[in-house]
Amino acid sequence: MIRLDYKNDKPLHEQITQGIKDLIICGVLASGDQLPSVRELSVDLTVNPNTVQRAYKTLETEGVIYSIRGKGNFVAESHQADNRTLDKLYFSLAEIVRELAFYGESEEKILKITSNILKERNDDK
Amino acid sequence: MIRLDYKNDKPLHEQITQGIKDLIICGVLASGDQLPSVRELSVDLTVNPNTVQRAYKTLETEGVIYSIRGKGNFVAESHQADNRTLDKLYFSLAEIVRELAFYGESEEKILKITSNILKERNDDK
Amino acid sequence: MIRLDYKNDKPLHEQITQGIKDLIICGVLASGDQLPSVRELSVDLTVNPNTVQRAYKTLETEGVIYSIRGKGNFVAESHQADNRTLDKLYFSLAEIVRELAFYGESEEKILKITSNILKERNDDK
Amino acid sequence: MIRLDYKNDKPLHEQITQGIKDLIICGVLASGDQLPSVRELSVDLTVNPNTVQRAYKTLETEGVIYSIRGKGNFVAESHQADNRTLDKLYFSLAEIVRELAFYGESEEKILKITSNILKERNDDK
DNA sequence: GTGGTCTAGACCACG
DNA sequence: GTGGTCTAGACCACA
Repeated sequence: MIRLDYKNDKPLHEQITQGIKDLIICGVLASGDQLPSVRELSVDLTVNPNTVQRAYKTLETEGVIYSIRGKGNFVAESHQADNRTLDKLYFSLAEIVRELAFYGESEEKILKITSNILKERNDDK
Repeated sequence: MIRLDYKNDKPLHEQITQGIKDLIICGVLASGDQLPSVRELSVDLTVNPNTVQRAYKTLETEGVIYSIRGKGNFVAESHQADNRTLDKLYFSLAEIVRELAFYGESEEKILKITSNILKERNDDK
Repeated sequence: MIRLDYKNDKPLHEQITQGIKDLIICGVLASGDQLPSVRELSVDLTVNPNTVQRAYKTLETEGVIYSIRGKGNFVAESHQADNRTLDKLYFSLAEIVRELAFYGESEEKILKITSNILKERNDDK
Repeated sequence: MIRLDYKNDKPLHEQITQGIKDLIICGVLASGDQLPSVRELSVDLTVNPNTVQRAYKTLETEGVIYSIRGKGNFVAESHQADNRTLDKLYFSLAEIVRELAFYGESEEKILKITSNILKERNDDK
């Protein structure tokens, strides 16, 4: 389900982190579901177990999943971001929006596309 | 004019690249204007000349500026992004917006903040 | 009586160990009382018997309970910690309190919360 | 300055994380100060660089330090904990206090020692 | 079987 | 020289 792009400059563990989040967003993984084991996923993605481990650890500290020793990793019930995480996200948003504006994209278009992104999410539900 | 945030995890050369773009957006730098020399700017920003050099090179390959040997660097006439660049930007936008939605941020809030980001840009002009 | 939190990063056997201690503190289990058998408790908690066994063994080596072959496990007369154990606990206490102070928590607040923790214990009695 | 206890069940990277925090608390490391480099410290502690790296990363995500690629790691200005971190600390506090109470330590004594720990901190200032 | 820690050593990006 | 990523492989604790 998760596609890794080795050409991408984004670190593999971040791609995995994002991939898991996407799966949760899409509803493929629901609250309480067990994630594939570290070793299993590492084989699937032909990646070192440490890399998957790190991605899982990040998700755990973010409160997205929780892990039980000897059992596995599971999707958490609620996903509440602390303020720091949200701040970072909004900062990134600002950067990208400014960049788009730089290339002449109109406010109208940007807002509409943003709105569409959110609507697609609702359609999935 | 360009503020560098050393604590930021973003590389300095990227911050400079973005800073130049911002100056162009704000109108401080117009088409045909000459940019400060690499040495000059490196002194201004108390940064290694290599770092400024790299930023200029990036801007040149992006078509934002052009350089004339022995003369200096100048702002290009138009800065139109090719479709690939725009696609990437919109893809990044989608990622971040979905992540925000994932953490429960409302469509209203996201759209309003996006709008504000664009408005701030206009205020600078 | 014992609530296990599977999401907790603490091993189940430690949670059980702590749970038994709590029951003794609350007075539910008094000196000389017989503990539920390993099998019984493992069924109650829907946990592997090995896990309960390990908890009991820990409690026995700590002197909190004693076991009689063929009879069962019983609460010991007194549970006095040796100095080492107390030292360790107070050391851990110091670590956490300093960390709280590091993050700007006031002495007032820390003391009040500590006091409350102890009061809750009394309420249980 | 940092002492690692290999016999301790606490992971090395946590001991390092705690050690750095202690140095900041004691005032050995002040805001803005540069930390020893990953490689340097790893040699000092005769530990793998990855282990130090991990400790530094943890401190960074906690907002205690910030790192600049190619420059080094530096102590952050303010150390504000997010709620999740504080919650964990207070939870740990409760566990230890209850354990102390279990071994018959009086509320008076516990509160007094807690108070002393905080007072020692002030004396250092 | 599961997650978690650690080492050794390589490679890249940054300044 | 700095931090950051990744691999390969080992070992331990837990259930």
